[in-house]
Amino acid sequence: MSRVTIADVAVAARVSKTAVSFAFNSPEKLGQATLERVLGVAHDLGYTPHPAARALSMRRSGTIGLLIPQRLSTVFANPFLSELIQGMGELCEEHDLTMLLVPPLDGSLERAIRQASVDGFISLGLSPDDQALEMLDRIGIPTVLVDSEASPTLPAVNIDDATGAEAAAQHLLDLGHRDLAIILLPPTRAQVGNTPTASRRLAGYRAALDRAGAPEPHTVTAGATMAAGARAFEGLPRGKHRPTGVLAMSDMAAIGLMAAAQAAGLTVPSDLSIVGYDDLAMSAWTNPALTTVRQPIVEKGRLAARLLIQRMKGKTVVSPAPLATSLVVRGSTSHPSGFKEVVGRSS
Amino acid sequence: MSRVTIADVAVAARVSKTAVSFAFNSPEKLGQATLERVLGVAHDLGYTPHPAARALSMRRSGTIGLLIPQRLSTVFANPFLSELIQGMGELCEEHDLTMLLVPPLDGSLERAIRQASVDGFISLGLSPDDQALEMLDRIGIPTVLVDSEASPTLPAVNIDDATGAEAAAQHLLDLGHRDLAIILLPPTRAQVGNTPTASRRLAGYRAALDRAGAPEPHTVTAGATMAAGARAFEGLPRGKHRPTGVLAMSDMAAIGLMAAAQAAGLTVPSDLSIVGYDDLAMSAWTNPALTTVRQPIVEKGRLAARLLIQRMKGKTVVSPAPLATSLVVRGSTSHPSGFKEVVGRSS
DNA sequence: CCGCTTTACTAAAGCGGTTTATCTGTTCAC
DNA sequence: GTGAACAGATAAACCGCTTTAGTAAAGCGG
Repeated sequence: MSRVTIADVAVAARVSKTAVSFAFNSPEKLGQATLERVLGVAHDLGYTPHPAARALSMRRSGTIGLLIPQRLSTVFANPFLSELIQGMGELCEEHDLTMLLVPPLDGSLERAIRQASVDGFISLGLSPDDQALEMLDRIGIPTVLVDSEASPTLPAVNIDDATGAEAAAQHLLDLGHRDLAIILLPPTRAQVGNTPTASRRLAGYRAALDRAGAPEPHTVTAGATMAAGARAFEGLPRGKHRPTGVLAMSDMAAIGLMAAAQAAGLTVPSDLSIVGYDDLAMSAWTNPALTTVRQPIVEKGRLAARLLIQRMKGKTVVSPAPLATSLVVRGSTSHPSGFKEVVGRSS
Repeated sequence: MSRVTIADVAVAARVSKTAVSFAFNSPEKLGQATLERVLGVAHDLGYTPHPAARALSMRRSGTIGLLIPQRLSTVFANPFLSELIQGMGELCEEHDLTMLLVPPLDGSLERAIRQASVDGFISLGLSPDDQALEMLDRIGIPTVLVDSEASPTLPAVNIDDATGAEAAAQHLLDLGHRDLAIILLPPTRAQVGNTPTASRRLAGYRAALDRAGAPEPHTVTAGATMAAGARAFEGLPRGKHRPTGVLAMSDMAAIGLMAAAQAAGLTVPSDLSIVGYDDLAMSAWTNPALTTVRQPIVEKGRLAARLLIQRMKGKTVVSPAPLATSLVVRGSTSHPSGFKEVVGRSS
């Protein structure tokens, strides 16, 4: 007893396969009586069109792929992805699309791309030199990049990473911090360098530090999870060389680091000020609440999906302007301990 | 210039389509020289097998579907799903599977199920009377239920909802609370009643309350988001009828409610004690940290995926025993204000 | 040098739909 | 009464791949 096919229905309803197909897809092409009979028989038999067969013949699967350069089990530890999906989800609903999560297959994104039966891709945080990018436009499937770099052929949705980072660094400098540490994002895929996002944020931090003539910051690399953030704390210099302020490239690392610092007996923010990046929903709920750079994540997802859908309709789209970022000051930053406010102390 | 097909490669390499197919799928069936030539040509032409065609012919898509009874844009607001996906993701990676998110299409899960080209489904929080369930085993696609009720044909992965809920209620009672409110989970789909999960948790709460002879609790319904939790706070009785303790069926609602309470000038836990349910990662980070019922979400996802994969391999699987839940006491609960500890006050 | 197995490769039949081109009858204008 | 138009239905081609059954040539023991 295998699957009920269109042929079974056709036989049972004493019509051609064509008629059955019409009954579902263009009912107006059938006579009233036939239509009802076919639909009835189909229902009785429990017929349901085979999705892959449909996709093959219609050249459309009704699915968009979310290309994720990391393992599913780790990337979802960061609510960033959830919020992005919320935005994309709104557009998917509007257009009756489902979403396929496409992480690397055996470490290879290219392989994963091949396997995925989708009408378009939204790709996350891919470096411009990633092999996967080349594959994407070689097979000519509509694609929109997010947190990447616009290529000549592929539009990209980005935020103004540098400006936000600069504001974050400036904030700590304004508070009187001099000895800073930067928590870098790791490359998302082994063989490539820093993600474009990480590079741009770093440039922003550095711009502010250089302008202020601040000493060279310490750097530690940590993935966007609380555990990684906690490990990053261990990697900071101890004793008198301990930085008084930390600039993290992700809220999750910032929160994890904050926890580790507190567990080590430090008080945040007086002993250690921390600034995150993203402004996840949860960042307003930590103790103390996290000072961070806000980016409109949900909106970013919406925008990317909107662009992709346009592309899938054949329209050509161009990369929109980077979305604005802004510093949100909360409780995790303050003057360093022992700091004396000096009016007009500049220069 | 349309897509490069297997036929194009065959012609260019002066072999049959079969040979090309073999080159990719059973290289050992080809001679050394031919194999290399075919692979070379395929690469030069940028050939990549059409996934839908492959799926049709092989009767396997390499994808499992996650059936979600809510809109994508709302369900991802709850980190519960993220954690579940982390668990499922581990198994997906192991078995080279991708994951399709399948929310209702135009409000209809059945339609969504039809469209989805997957090898199996994991379905979330479906009521036993949901039409979608019937559709699932009519089309005979391997399925595992999560947070549902085992049907004769479909195995289900559940947690011990009632025991956890009972412990939560008992905890508040032990602290001396009498006037309680329960934040119910809403039905996930319009036409059906409470989710099995909600019913079982409610039963647990009631068991403890009844045993203690506590007065009838207030009830408010709130989705599993912080915003809904905040709204739920507004729905609580004010003044002298205000409950001193709240039992929420989800951490997210609990956290939102806590925020609203604090914003209204109450102190948690002394003015209002709150117990959540789930023990999300973030629940340890709120201020105060949330007392809640822990369930092993990631493990639940892993287990569900493992069972599904077994089913897809043809093995028959039975519903495992419900996973254990346990109360995690943190800072959001305490004696009600004005409570005097009385030794041996029972009876 | 003959039959028999192996090796290397292919033709063709699916997989389960959609769609184009065509084929019947009717109806209708003239 | 006839040709055109049209509604209702269908045969067959097609989508792009896998796989079964089979062929031709080469290898091989006797």
